[in-house]
Amino acid sequence: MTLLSRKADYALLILSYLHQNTGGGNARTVADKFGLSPSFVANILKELAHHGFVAGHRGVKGGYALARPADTITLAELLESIESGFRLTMCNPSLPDQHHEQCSLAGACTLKGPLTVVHNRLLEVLRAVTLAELFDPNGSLSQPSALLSLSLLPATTTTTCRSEPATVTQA
Amino acid sequence: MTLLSRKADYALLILSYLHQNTGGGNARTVADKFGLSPSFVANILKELAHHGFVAGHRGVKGGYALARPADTITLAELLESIESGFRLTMCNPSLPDQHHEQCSLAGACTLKGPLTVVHNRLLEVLRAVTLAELFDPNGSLSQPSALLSLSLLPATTTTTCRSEPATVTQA
DNA sequence: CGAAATAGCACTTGTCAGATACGATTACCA
DNA sequence: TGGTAATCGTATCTGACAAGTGCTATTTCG
Repeated sequence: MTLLSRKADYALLILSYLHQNTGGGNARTVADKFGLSPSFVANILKELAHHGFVAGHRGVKGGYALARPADTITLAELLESIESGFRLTMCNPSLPDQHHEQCSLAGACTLKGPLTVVHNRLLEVLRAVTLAELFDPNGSLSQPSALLSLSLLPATTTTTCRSEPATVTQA
Repeated sequence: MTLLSRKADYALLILSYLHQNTGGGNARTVADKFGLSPSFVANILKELAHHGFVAGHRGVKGGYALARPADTITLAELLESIESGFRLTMCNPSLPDQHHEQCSLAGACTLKGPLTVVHNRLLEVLRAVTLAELFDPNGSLSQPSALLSLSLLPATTTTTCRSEPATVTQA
């Protein structure tokens, strides 16, 4: 289970680029920078523009730039836009009827309330993180030591996200 | 974006049934109860048994029962088993190489650290919820009002990660 | 021995993310 | 005023994986 789709992942990457290069950039520049397909990057930028996160300017010297300061955009907001809403379970709204009916179990599903609470807790975490924090190499999110020491009790998989230069073919 | 797959969703439902009926039950009984396909329920139970959450007993009077008390199982543990691990982004381990290479960006991806912090925060939330709490109709998770009012603060570095037994009981 | 249940595979189906392509539109510049 | 380069909008294809089904082996009880 992956929380961020690759699209959202790349969206973050692209936004961080636009954040650092205040002059902005066009799709091809960004694609080149990250070694991605220009069409793919263009698509993500289009979607970001459609949701008002970046502003696109057409024409020869056109390109994209952040439409809002990064510290006014929360991770929750971005995900709710890029992904189609953040749901915990399927049995919320707008579902094909048969599933809804199965889940509601004649209205006796005792899980909905508690799961909604959990959902809101997760949302809080995402709401508490702005893109500015995420992009700031000296921000509170970049000194995980204190937080990690708190959270690494039974220590599951992830821990570190392989920040090494990646043993891939590269050279 | 849906956090719980339908399988995980039904797994919770089935576990809650086994939690309430301490005598346990067989796949067909559970399927009948929830109006699901017996094969489907059997499959989920098999997987739950494989991960040690329920114990299966074969034979004519066989069936399934919880193998561990519900208050020793956290939502995080269940999800990590049922779903294939809980990741925030794709750029962790075990990826097709080309994606990995793209993500590593010659090792200059500044997002990894901060995203790992966010990931751990989310994990904290899931770790703080036990199945017993989730299944208890009178538990703290069934009175969302107080919790919501608590958690709606900007909460940047406060966090402190609710590692407490969710005793945030509305005072 | 036979019925009933789990255990373990193998398989089909359906959906959606991932990714691409192309025409329309807009803006700059000569 | 026409050409070029860029975004915009949409339509489409594809592959991976979740969702769901079925069958056979094994175990247990009567």
